[in-house]
Amino acid sequence: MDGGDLLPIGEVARRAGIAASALRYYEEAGLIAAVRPEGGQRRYPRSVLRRLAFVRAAQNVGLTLDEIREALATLPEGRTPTKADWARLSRGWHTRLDEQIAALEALRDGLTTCIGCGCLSLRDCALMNRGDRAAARGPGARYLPAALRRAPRRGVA
Amino acid sequence: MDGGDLLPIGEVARRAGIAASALRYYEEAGLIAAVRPEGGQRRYPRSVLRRLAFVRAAQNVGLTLDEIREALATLPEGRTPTKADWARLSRGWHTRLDEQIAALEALRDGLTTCIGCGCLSLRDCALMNRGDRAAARGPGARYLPAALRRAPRRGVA
DNA sequence: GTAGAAGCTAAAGTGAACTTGAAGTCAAGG
DNA sequence: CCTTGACTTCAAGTTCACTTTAGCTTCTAC
Repeated sequence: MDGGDLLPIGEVARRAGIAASALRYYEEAGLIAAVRPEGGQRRYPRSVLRRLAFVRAAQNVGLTLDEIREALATLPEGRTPTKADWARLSRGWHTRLDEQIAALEALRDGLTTCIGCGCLSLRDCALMNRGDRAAARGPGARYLPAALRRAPRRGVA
Repeated sequence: MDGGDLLPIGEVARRAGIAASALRYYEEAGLIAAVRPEGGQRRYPRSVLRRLAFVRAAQNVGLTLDEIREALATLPEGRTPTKADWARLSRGWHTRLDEQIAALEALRDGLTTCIGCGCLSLRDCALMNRGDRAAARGPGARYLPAALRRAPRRGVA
């Protein structure tokens, strides 16, 4: 070997395609951890790359960092996660994606008839009353379509 | 009739299922307009409901308010938009939804093999390298999957 | 042994889509 | 006339997932 496989943050950033600032942010968010040898700079074991891969994939599935953190927390401490561990975590995504796809298909098909008929009526149209966006309380960004955000907690992974 | 069909903001909010504060925000954003008789309070024509229906539907499709505003701007001024006008605006959604669905299906199918094989490797895995999230410049929330955000400008509706 | 690249922290900024709060105005009923 | 509820504006707050900036320190290469 080339003498210890601990990677500096820049290397991880490059390999993972994630900005170093994001990696520090992920650490603060409890998604990843680093060892700090003398000098205080972060060194990551190679396994962080798989962890980051999981994070990235989970984001693509539409999970928030909070949800991802919770999912990662179920990994066994001490030992390096096995293939089976990762598979377990991501098993729920399939279902979630199926739901997302179904929601979009419903939207598309509803659209065809609804727009076709010109109704676009709030009360009657299934398209409008699908994800009741009005009921989403609290401020903040919400541009992820409601149809894709449903059931945020369903045994995450 | 019950004497003039101009609705106060609370009524519109209730009927559309959109908070009054959001309606004021939409006005500021140029999505809707109100008439202001003496007293200065907003009164909306009934047609605003259809306009809001369009806004809501467009949001469900994943458009930003900016894109929606641009789409609405292509409506004819002066006359009330016809069924054909609305249909024209929403024609592009079908394509967009098809694209979104295709992206999610690819994600799901990639997941099946990728998680199945346990690779989850950043470099090799199609799942990871799909929407190059790293390349999305600028700060701000980005939890709408990259695959669903592509091609923001394609002749909106 | 020193230049310069890379890393550090902490705090503030960003963008989208709103909400909330404060302080005042308007409209309808009794 | 007075109360009550709906409405007004304007400014500031909120969430999420980051980035940017400033001012240092550490590591690497020559």
